[in-house]
Amino acid sequence: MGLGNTPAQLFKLLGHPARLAILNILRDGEQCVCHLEAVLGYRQAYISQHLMSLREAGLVQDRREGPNVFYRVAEPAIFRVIDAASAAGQSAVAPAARHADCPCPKCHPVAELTSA
Amino acid sequence: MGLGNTPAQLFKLLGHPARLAILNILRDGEQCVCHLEAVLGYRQAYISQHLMSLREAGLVQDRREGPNVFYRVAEPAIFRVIDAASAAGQSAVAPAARHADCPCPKCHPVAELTSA
DNA sequence: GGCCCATATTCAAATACCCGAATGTGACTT
DNA sequence: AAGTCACATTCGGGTATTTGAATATGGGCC
Repeated sequence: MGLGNTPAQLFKLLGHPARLAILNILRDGEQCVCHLEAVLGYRQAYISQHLMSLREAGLVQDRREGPNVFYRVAEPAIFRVIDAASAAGQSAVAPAARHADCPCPKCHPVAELTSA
Repeated sequence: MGLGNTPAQLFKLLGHPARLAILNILRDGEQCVCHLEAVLGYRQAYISQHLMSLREAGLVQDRREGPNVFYRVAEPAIFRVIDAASAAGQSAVAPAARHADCPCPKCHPVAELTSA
């Protein structure tokens, strides 16, 4: 159960660049919403909307930790689908700039330690 | 070149049950439109519409043979994408009843030869 | 040429999706 | 309890997709 419900529904979810980009960021493990916001450069509400559809389809799960909410993929097998699409076709999935200025505890574990 | 253009565009094409069903029929090799019509039970124009979008995306290619037009998938790698989706999720792709009463030369190579 | 077959294309109306704006909620601090 | 931070949800208008109906095209046959 989960993962869309039918293959066509799963593909429809994957058929949107923003959702695809979100999933590819979650490839490295769970991330909070503010991280997605910083990396992707989209508005917070916009990201939450796509996270909602991914969550309702069972593709991702959320976990609250203090003020932050962390998202992770529910079934890593979807990455095989995404990778198969990249391999079958052209380029790949947009990488997007790494964590720009995300203030979440995961990106800033203690604080700034760079002296010079 | 081909296969949508970006992964999201490819997924959007796959995100429709009729198109997915068409591709799965073409898994066994090229088939004429009347065959798709007989197997899927959709109207002819409806199938042609979806074939048009698949063709414009470069997912399938057509070949004319007399009065019939045969379609085949341009890049079999898309089946790895579809299979990955089926494996990642639930059931599989709808099989649909086998060639019901398709009159094309491929389904009726010579005529009826069953004596008894 | 005229006709029929198999298939393609166009058109339009209904529907679904996208996405910005506004607002709601829940947790933490003071 | 009020304020704030991080995030969620609702609403609404614009736009794209879907799909039925009608029509066009192209090949083969008489």
